[in-house]
Amino acid sequence: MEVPLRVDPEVKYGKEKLSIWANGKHIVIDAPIDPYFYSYGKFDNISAKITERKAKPLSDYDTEKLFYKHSVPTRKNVEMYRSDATFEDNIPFILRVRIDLPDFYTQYPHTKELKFLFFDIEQYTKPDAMFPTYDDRITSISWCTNDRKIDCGYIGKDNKSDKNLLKVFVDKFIDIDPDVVVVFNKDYDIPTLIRRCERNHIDTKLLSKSGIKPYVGGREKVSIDGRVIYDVAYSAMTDQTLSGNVENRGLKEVSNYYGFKSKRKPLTPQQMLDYIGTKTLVEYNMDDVRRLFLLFDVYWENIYFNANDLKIPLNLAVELNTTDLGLITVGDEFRERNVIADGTNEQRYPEIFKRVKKHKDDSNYQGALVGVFKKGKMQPKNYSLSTRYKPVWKADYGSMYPTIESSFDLSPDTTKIVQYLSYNNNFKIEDNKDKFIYYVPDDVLDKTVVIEVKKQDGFLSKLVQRCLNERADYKKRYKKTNDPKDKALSVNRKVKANGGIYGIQGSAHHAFGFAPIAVATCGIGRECAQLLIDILEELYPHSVIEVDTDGVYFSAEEINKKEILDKFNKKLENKFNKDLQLSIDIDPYAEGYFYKAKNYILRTLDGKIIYHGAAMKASSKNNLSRNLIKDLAVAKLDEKDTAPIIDKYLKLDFPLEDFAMNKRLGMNIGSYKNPEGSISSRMALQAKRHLNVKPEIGNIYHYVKTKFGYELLQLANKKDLDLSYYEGQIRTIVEMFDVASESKIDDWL
DNA sequence: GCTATCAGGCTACCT
DNA sequence: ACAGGTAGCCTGATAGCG
Repeated sequence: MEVPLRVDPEVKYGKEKLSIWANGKHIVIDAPIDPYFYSYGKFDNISAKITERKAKPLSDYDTEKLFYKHSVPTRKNVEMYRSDATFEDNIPFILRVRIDLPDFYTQYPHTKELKFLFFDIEQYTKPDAMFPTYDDRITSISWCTNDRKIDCGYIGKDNKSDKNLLKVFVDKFIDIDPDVVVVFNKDYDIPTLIRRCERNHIDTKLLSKSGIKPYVGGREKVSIDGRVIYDVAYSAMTDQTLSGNVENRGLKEVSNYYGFKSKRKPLTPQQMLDYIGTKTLVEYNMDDVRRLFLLFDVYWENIYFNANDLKIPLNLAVELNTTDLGLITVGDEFRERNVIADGTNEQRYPEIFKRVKKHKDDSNYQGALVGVFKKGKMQPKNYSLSTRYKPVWKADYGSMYPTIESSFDLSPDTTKIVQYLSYNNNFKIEDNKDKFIYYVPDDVLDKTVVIEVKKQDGFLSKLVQRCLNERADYKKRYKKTNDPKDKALSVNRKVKANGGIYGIQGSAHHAFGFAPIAVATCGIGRECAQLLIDILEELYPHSVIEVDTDGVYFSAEEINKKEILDKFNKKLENKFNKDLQLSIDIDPYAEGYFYKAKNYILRTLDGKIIYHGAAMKASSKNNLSRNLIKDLAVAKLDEKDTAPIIDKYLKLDFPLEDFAMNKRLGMNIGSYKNPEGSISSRMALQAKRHLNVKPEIGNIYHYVKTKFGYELLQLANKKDLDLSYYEGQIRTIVEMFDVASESKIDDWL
């Protein structure tokens, strides 16, 4: 590896230091730069080293201005002095070092082979409790290291103490002395391991490389000094290829998706209790470790690649988010071009980001074109037939936003908002000698935004272009090799272009956001989507079914792909008067049933039914609803009678568990505006009161509706169920498969 | 006093 | 603190009705 294993900032004697781990050795050095921020004015009243710097401000790229750089001893100081007059004041220090001195971290490479420890634990849960607590014993631990030979320790059925098991595992842990600890859900496994050790008076200091006790913070942030914790669940959570393909982002679902094969079925929670101390539980536990390293193999290459490619320590690469990716990629360009972001989008574009909003969550500017159409319903009685489309095609743009950004030269050095006109729903382009002027109607701003773009390469658009080219190469390679690692690299570049470069532009508070790009990209994107709709409607009248951002579903018995593409290219050039690299793919589906925007089912050519949207597959639904949707979907697509299915479900003769709905606690319990107004907070409070479960963000509560109101599954009796409520649920779902064709057509065509 | 409707709050999902 | 967009379900307030 060309970078260190981990780097953390720390303050010593009032100065910023960097704690660096590489090749098993630890050093603490003075940070190579002091934390700092910029401003246009001098702050004489604070204790800072002030230097002058001439640079191009983001707000007006063509005019160099004088900035004052205020260097202060610690990160805390930057935070203290942060105000509307300070710039680039919210960049994590570790990344500030990376941006300013791009080769700094590569001076401390971890060159030895990385030692891994994979592990997974199973824990006892009290009957009727929702989750195990730190008071519950660990029943089984499986682990392995680089050789992938799985070891397992477990306790007997009647053994109430996990002390010996923990001792054995901690000894193994110390013996393996891993650089990288690999788990699925680090916020569960690691705190549980540590807390259980504490309960058993086993010293956890030795788990860290330095002898510093592992840290389990208030917000369950975990850290083991000298080691990197790689949480595969984080990769699974952010994995775009999974969306629409798995029911949840759990270990089982995701590993199954990536081809995990096992003779054993996963155990139910009840079985996991019944099988304590048996081979069955041990095998299950070991299977989870096999799943773990299968997924590790899917994601690791990309992380390792990122660490070296972006020149960041491994501990940053394992939890790299879009914000940080944007800071690095865009920050590199800013450094090379001598650009300073003189304020955030919110400060520079108050017209967009500080508007008086009707609702708290209103968006800042208009986004994608989204909607459903209904075509040619001349026989309104023929609903079930007329809402079936066979075959169904999806025409979609590849990487639409990044391609727009690159093809239209959208970049801070080329693009600026010159005027806000009163709203006129007519996208217009003026071609002036050395620039294009785009009139972008924005129905959120209720203005037409006039955006000028110079006819020249922009530095950010060129960067996006590089990412797209690399992506195309990896994609081509993947098609040849079918190696998931090539696919991962291709996705890596897509993510970089999408979120890391385009995504941050519309952010109100990101240090390097640049709103004109975001407004222009979305505006042009809407035009592109509409263009595609128009072409399809022209060639195949009344064929368009649904549009979402960059994809259009349409139906036609036979299509002529070449004709579509030719027309597309011609119209595209005509409209934008420019050589563009926008391209479309057209993929077939056997059939589909469309309910509402973003909500539909598709049958692929090989017969698999794919469910889209919250109405079709929300995790909050109960088994009853989920099964009914599946049964009705199959019946609908097969043109079978649905009456027997409906009758069966209306009897409501199912076990209590099948009635349980799920809701996730999304915020801290104190943040709820009205604690009674949300099922999540109500269930969290019930669980706290009756089951002694601490309310934590991310907890999922299973609840049912009884005649007394909403109750946790664990506290409810089947005889108390509010059956009319569930009958209502069933009727709603039945209508979903019948009423779709009655929905009104949007009047766009 | 009852019911229908709406707005606000929140979660889940799509691109 | 990457973005916007659609949809569903809950509660409480309010309008409309008799």
